[in-house]
Amino acid sequence: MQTDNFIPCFSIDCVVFGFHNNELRVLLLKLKNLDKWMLPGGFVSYDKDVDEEAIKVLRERTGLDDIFLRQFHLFGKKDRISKSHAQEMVDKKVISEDLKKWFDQRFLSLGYYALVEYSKVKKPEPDPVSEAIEWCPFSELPDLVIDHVDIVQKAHQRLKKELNFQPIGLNLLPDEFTMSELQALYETILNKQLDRRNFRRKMLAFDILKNTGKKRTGNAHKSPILYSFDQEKYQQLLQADHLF
Amino acid sequence: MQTDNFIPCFSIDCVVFGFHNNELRVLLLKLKNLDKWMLPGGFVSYDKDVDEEAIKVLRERTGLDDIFLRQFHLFGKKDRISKSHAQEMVDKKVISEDLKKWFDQRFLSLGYYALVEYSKVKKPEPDPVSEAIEWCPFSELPDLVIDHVDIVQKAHQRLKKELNFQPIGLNLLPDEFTMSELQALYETILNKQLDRRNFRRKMLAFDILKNTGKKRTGNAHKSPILYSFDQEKYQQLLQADHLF
DNA sequence: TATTATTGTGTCGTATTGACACATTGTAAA
DNA sequence: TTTACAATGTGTCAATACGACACAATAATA
Repeated sequence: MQTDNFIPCFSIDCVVFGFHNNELRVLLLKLKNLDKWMLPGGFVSYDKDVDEEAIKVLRERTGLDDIFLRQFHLFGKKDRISKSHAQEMVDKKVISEDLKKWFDQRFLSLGYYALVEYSKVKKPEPDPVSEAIEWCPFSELPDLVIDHVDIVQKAHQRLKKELNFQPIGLNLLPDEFTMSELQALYETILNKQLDRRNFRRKMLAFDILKNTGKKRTGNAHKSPILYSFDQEKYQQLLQADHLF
Repeated sequence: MQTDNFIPCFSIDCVVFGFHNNELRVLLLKLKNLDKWMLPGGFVSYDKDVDEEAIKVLRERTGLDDIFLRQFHLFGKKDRISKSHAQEMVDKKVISEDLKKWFDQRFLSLGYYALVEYSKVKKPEPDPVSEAIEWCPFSELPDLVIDHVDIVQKAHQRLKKELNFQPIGLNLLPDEFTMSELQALYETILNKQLDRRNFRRKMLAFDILKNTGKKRTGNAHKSPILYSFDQEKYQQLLQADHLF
């Protein structure tokens, strides 16, 4: 890693949300030789936009390019990284000795959250630092380094909040999905049961769903309608500030 | 300025909103020897939290301590500062020669916005860099350095958005105010006319206003009731995420 | 063919919201 | 002293949105 081209004391961490088996999941890296996990992240080159670098991290980790990605908070507490952290990374050979100085800095970390379609993410390649990359259930996160738990929690809070004003799902669901699947997504993110019939009414009122005319068969019981998002109207709704 | 204790490449900019004469205003610094203005801001010491430093900036500029202050965006475009900016500052003797190196860096700037009560801000002291500090009308901003216009605009956008979910006014209005004044504040921020009677109903429904029993006299026409905020209920409303 | 769980659809009462009208009041003009 | 005026306090009405709830349709399974 060529650290001298990076802006010092500054890092990016991405909370990548996916949805699978009615479960909200977060993309996490398992550190080598250590029973800890971390968020995919990186540093910012002097000659790159910060947002650009975040997109790059996502592309490298998910293979996806056109991703829903938002900054949500700068984590800037002075003691967010314990003094022993870099030393431990060196001791356990997670990073090489010559990188210790770089990792021993104080870091401000800009948190991004991303919404991606679980199935479209190519099985990501581990990198020199991590031995594995996995979708971990949001509800039972493993042990995370530094303040990454806080970052994930704050990302989730923000996502919950945004959910009220923005349609969400386009980036988390496959191209075609049932109303129940969409509802399950909302229920999972909000961690709250919603009334099936009222939910349907509300979603249809948004006028962002297209009935594909198809149905999902094979699932036993009545075959549900498959919907897709009307991209154009979806984007319009994202723009609009239909409030007050 | 002792720059070697600062985190490099990183700055803070604060958009301080005030409300006066039915007008939204922003606190701006006039640069010495240059017909440009800038946002009050600063740098972050290695041994301070970022948020702490933002609070410090506000305290120094407004004399206020317990301020409504929120991070809202990190401005991280690689070319946000023109290459000639630092040189110009030196040439015009805004900063001394030895600071040129510091100001010649690439900077990421974390934007904060603050809501303060216009009248409570002590007439702020200019500093070595600025020759004046003024409340400028948001609607007719002067020429600002770097991307500070963007920062102000984005802060305003965020404020507008937050206005829909959070009561605002406690920090922008004097302790006692009329319903019309509160409405004028909302109309100014939202840049939109609101129905007087519906606005009143909505505000009273929030149950955060206390009728002080007093009236404002002398203003010609019927004397309006003076309200104050019920701090406790106000804070409760700020916490609650009464959505979906 | 009957069962069953899931899905599509609708109703009903209530709360919220937008549009609008009228009576009240305090100062300034007559 | 009276009157005019303009802003304020209060209320109505219809349209809409929302929460709680019931029933019919359907497709695999038994």
